[in-house]
Amino acid sequence: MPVQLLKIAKGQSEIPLPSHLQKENLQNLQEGCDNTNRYVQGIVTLSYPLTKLGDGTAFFKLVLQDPDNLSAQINGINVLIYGKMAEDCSKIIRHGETFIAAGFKVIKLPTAIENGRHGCHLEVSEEMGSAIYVCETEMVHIILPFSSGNKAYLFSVAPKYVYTPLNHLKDGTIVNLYGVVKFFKPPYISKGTDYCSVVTLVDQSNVKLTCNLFNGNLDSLPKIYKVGDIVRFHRIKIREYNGQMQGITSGGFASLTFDGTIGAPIVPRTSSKVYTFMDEEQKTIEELRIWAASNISVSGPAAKLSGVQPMQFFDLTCHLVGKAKVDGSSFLLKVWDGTKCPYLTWKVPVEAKDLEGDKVLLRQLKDLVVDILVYDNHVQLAESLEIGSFLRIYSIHTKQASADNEDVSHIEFHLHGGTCYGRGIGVLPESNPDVKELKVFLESVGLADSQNTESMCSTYADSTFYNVTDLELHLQRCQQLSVTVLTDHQDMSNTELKTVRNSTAPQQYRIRAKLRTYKPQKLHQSVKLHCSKCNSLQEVPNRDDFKLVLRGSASTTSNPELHNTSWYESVTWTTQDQREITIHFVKHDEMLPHPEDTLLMIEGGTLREIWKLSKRFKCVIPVRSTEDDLELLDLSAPFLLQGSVKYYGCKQCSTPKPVRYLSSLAAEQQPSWEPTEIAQVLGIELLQYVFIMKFTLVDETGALNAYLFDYEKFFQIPASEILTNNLLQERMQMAMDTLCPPGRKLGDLPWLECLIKSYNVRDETKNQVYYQIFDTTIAEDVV
DNA sequence: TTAGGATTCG
Repeated sequence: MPVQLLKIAKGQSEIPLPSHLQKENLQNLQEGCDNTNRYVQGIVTLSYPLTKLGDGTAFFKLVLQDPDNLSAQINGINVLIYGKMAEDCSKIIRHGETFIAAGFKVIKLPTAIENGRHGCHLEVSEEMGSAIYVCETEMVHIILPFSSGNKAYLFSVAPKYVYTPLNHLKDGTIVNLYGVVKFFKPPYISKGTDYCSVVTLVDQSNVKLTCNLFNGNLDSLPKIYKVGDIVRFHRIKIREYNGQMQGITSGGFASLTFDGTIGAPIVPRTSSKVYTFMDEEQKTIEELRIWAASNISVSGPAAKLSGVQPMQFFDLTCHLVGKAKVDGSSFLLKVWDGTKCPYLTWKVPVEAKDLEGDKVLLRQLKDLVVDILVYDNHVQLAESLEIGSFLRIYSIHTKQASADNEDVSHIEFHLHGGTCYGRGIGVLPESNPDVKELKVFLESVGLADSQNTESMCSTYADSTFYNVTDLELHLQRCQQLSVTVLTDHQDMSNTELKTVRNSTAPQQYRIRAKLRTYKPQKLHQSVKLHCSKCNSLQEVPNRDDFKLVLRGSASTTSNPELHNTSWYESVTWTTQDQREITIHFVKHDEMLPHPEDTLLMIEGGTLREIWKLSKRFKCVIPVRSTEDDLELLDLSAPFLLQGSVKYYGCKQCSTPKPVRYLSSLAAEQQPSWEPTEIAQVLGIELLQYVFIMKFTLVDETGALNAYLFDYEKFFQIPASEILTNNLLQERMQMAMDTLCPPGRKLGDLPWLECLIKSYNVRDETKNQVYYQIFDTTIAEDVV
């Protein structure tokens, strides 16, 4: 038997192998040697799902780590297993187990060593006479890198942890548990001797548990960065408080925190050097992620400085550029997030000698950094922050005010005292995805940041190319809209409106006119759905129409025979109100892609559930079961949701096909899940969102009505997104207010440059000429 | 011990 499972008893050190086999060190492997009677041994630290190669051969890949060479630079080697061996191995291999391969082939990799991986990989198959031995261990302890930088892996037998669901907690017990973070206060200095963090968890039982966590060491508290993170607590004490269960740290408390995003790497955040982590736990996290995706709202009050409004509370991810002592009860943080706040921001006066941070940088970013005044209990923590670090400041309050000597009001940023609503400051590591994104942004505006203050000082002090004006201009270009009006035909000369009206159609003109008025005044009424096949226009269905269709299909139960096919994976559960929901996740290469790339089909969901899923996943298609396939719902409902956009099909021109036709797209190398492509394979004639408006244009010679028929080009706002996006609605309103400022006299209205074309519309009795705006876009510095 | 979620003095 080519794959053998060996059990190692406690204390047994030798692995019983055939005596002719000689051990080869993982570090000494070389291409071209005869390895028929040699074996390598290592610990499985990673394995990939079993797949099939193009010719149908089964293929299984894992990463082996050498436990004996703890300080080795080269750590992992890939082992590629083919054929039946691949199938057998995939069934029994678990992370942390000892893996032995005899009779392997060494292949040198074409590229240099990366990620600390080995310069070779191993190939193993029955055909080449290989043998595999797998030694089962019950539990793995992983020891994280020590301060010396060496990695150590220690294996021993340990008791299995039991995790208690949140609805089974009992007063006076000490338990282990998993949960999704529903609310948290980042660690702050308590009134006692410790740091404190308050964390509210929830799990699939829908029961909440608020935990009060204390530790004198900041690092020992969970590293939670946002709602939706997943935590694992060990040895937390449960008590009853005010009739509810409450968690509190007890001796030996330990925690792991994971990103709650489906598909994100499962890398625990912890300060503890030793922790246990098994495959089953990976599964627990994946399940919690999927559950949380439709049950937890993570849309926090995050904002960029460019998007802040007066009188709001928001979370800011930012770079600490300077800090200063103000007085005993307040402290100043000067931060930047790469964008410019559109309001005049306040500057807190401080003594120059009290201001810490790179002076050159502070001067360069003078009009971009914002002053955040933190109070009371936050002062001590703020004082300890390192310049150059990345922060998330939770629940900053923006206040509009004006000083006595100022004509215009400014905006102030306060982090008030107390910890209500999770108010506080957290330091983010460089590995945090939001920090990575921020760094990319800072770099894009010419600020390669550095954690190292000294190198930052020298970089900026020596820099000559880079000054305030350059940066401001760059930011203006980045953040403001451009200034053009015509997108084509700039060589045409202007025609007066009187001449346009007196000419025969069809023709094209360039005009210079003022917008006296427009319809509809309620801008959302300008959005319609257009079928380019039958040229019909219709109103956008409302949510009640959708609800009705969903309710109609709720009576259809999911057909289990249609679950878990070759191209999708299905999950079913029952909701608290006894509804059954089934989600079919479309796979790619046998795996579930990241949620932002995942198309899913849902049976039995409510409007709210579908809406939540569409925020998280690339595409959501509501379906119902028939006897032999999944099918789309009635076309009064959207057949596809992407983000906040609902896509509809034309009832007249569509011939819906069964959902299995989607599998052709799923099989593509990189499915793009474009609505047009999805519509095409499903036999749907896609309706397009379009703005339809009537502009009354005037110049010195006369007036005319011109229609705007615009998908996206004129406002630079997709018509498809306007109905669900308040910011875009505001932007459109601002644009219209600039084109046609309310309450302004005709003489004070701005000029518009437009291209219009005339066309004839005939009915039985008369011929009428209409005008349509084309190849024109809004001047972008208007918003 | 501390906090026990539930904004805003400055």
